[in-house]
Amino acid sequence: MTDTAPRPTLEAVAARAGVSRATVSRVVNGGDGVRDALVERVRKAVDELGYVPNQAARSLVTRRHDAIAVVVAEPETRVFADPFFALQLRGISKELTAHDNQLVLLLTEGRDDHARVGRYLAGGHVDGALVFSLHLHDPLPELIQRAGVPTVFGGRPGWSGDRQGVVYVDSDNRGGARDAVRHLAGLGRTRIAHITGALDQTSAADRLDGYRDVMVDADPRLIAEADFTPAGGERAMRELLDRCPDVDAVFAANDLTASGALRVLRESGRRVPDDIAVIGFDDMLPVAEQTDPPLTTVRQDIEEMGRLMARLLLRELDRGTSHGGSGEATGDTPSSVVLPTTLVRRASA
Amino acid sequence: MTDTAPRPTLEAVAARAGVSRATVSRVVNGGDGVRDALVERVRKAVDELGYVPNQAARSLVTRRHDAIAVVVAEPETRVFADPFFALQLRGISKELTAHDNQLVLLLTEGRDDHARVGRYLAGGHVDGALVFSLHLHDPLPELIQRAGVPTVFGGRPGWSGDRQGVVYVDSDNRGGARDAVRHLAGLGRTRIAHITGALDQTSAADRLDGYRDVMVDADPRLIAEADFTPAGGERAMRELLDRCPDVDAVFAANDLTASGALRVLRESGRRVPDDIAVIGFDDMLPVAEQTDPPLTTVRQDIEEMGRLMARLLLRELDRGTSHGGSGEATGDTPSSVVLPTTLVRRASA
DNA sequence: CTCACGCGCGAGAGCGCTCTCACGGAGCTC
DNA sequence: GAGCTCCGTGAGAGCGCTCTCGCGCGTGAG
Repeated sequence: MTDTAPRPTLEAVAARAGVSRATVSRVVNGGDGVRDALVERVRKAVDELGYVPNQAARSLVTRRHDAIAVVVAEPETRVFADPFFALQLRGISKELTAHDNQLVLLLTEGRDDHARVGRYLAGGHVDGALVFSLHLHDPLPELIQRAGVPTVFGGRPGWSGDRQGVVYVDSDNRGGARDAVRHLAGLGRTRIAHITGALDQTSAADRLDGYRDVMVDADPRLIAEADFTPAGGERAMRELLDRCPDVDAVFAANDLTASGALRVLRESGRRVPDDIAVIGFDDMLPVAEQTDPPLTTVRQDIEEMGRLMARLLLRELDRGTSHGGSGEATGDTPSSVVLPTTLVRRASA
Repeated sequence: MTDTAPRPTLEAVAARAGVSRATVSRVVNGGDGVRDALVERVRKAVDELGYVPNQAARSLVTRRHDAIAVVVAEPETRVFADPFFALQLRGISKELTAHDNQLVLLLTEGRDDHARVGRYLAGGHVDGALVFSLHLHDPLPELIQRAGVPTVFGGRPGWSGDRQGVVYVDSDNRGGARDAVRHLAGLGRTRIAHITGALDQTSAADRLDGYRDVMVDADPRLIAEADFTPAGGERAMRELLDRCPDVDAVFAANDLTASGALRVLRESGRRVPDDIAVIGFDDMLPVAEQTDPPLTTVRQDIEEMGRLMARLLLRELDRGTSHGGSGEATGDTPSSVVLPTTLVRRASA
C-alpha cells in the first residue's frame, strides 16, 4: 500500500515517445527548437505515464531550486497575535505559486535558531530569502546578508535600511502616522497624545517620527511608551490621563494598543470620540471592528506587501540568471518599496 | 558580489582529510563504523572548508527529502482571521526543525489549486504532508490520499474520519462543548442557547453535538446557526433574543461569534453575566481577553496540535524507512489523536 | 549541381552524493 | 603458523536530469 510506484523517468518517456532523453527534456522545459509533431508525441507520452520531473536531479545540475525561504524572526509573539503574518504569507504564496516556486518556511526562536537559519541559507538549499525581522538589533539580517543569498526584507531592517544593496518592502509608517495625527488635528483636537509601539522596532520608531512631524513642538508628556500590546496600551493611557488630564486625542501605534486605551478611557468615564478621539494603526479587522466604538485606524495593504516582496526577489533572481555572468548588473537593481497607507474612518475619531 | 563561491564538495573534504569520499559521507551521516581518529580528521576538514551537503544530490539517491508539505486549504479566511493557523504552524515548525525537516508551505485557493497541490504531492517532492482542510465536502483530502503521500490531517476530515488509515489530530470539540454547557447549567442557567459555527466544518458540527449531548431535549429554537464570524454572531444573537426572550445563557461556537453576541446583548441592555451568561470557544487571546466583559471560553492547545501532527507524521515516515520493505507494518500504525480542552473562566460566565 | 549554412535531434558527460562490494589487515582458533 | 572471521576503508557504479557538442538533413546561394 505504501509501496511507492516506481515513478517514470525521462528515459521511460523518451522510450515511449521514440525519441531521445534530450528531446524529452527540451519539451518538458518549454519545447523550443523541437518540431511540433514531436512536441505533441512527447506530451502525449508524458501524460500517459504521468511523468513528473524529479526536482532533485534537476537541481543537481541547474543549481536552481525554485524554492524561496521565508524567514520569520519571531521572538515577537506579536506576529502571532494578529493576522499580519498570515496575510503577508498569503501574498507571498500567491506570487511564488504563480511562478512555480516553493515556499520553505523557517520560523526562528532564539539565538541558536539564528545559526541554524544562517547555515541553512548558506547551504544553498533555496534560491533566495524573504526575511521578516522587525527588531532593531537583530543579528539575523546581517547574518543572512553574509550568507550571500539574494534577500528581500519585510519591513525596513533596523540596522541601516539604506546600506548598499539592501532591498525591503515596507508600509509608509511615517506617512500613515502623519495622516492620522493630521486627521485628529482636523477634528479640532489640540492636545493630541501618542502611545508608541515597541521602539526597538522600526515600524514603531517611524510612526513616532510621523507623529512628531505634525506635532512639531508637542508637549513631551503627550508621548507614552508602550509595546504594541493591549496591556501596554492600558498602562500608557493611564499614564497619559494622569500626566495630562486635558488630552483630547490619542494616536496609538497599533489597533491592539488602541483597544487597551479605549478600555481605560471607558473606565475613566470619558466618551469616545466626544471627550477624546482615538485612532489606531493596522486596520486589524477582528480588533478594529470589534472595539467599542469601532476604531478609526490606518490601513496598510499587508497582502500586497507580501506579494511585492516575492515579486522583487524573483525579479532579482531572474536578473542573476538571464544575464549570465557578464560583468555587473545590466541596470535595474530592484530597490526598496514603501507602500502607501489609507485612513479608515470608523466611529472613534 | 553575487558570485556564488564554489561550494566545497564531498570530494574536496575527502582530499583535505586524506580519506575517500565514502568515509567522509559516513562521517557526515553519523560516523558509525569509522575510527575516532578519522572521524575527528574529517570533522575538522568539514569545518575548515565550511562544507554543507548538497541536499539535491543526496535526495537523488536516497529518495528522502527531509521535507514535509503543510497544506492549508483556505477558502476560509477564518483561518486568517485568528492566530489559530499561525500557532499550529509554529508547533509544526518546532517539531520539524527538531528533526531536521523542512517545512514547505502550500496555501490553496480555489479549485485549480487543488490540482496543483495534488500534482505537487504526487510529484514526490516531499516525504509527507500535513493537511488542514476543515470543510465537509472538500475534495482535497481524497485527492491527497490518492497521491499516496503519507499524510496527517489537522482536524477531523469531513468525509469519514474513520476511514482506514486516515490519521488526524483534533481537539475534543464535542467534549469541550459539553464542558461549556455543563458549566452554564452549573450556574443555574436553564435556557441555554447555542450559536453554531459554519456547519460544513467538522469542528462546528462536533461542538453542536456536544451541546446536544447535554441539552438532550433542548428547545430547537435555542439553536441559531452562524458561521464563526462576529457578524454572524450578532445576527444569530438577535434571532435568539427575538425567538426566546427568556434565554439566560449562550454557548457560542467560537470567541469571534461570542464577541458579536456580546455586542448585541449590550445594545439590548442586558447585563453579562447577570442577565445572560456567555461562553466562547478557542481562547483566542486578542479577542477573548478584550471583550467586555472578558470572555469565559474553552481553550484548546493549538500549538500542541501542530507539534503532535508533525510528530505522528515523522513517526510514520520512520516506520516506512526502518523496516525496509519487509512485508506489512510491524505493529504500531500511528492513529488519530484527540486533544483535551480546558475551560477558562473569565467574567462572562 | 555544388557548397555553405542552419536547424532539429541524439549521444554522452557529469552534477554531488550514497551505497554496495571487495579488499587488506588485525585478531582469533586450533 | 595456517586459516578463519570481521572490521574499517576505498573504488566505482549509478540516482535522473541538463546541456554541450556534433552529425545529418533540408534549404538557398552561387
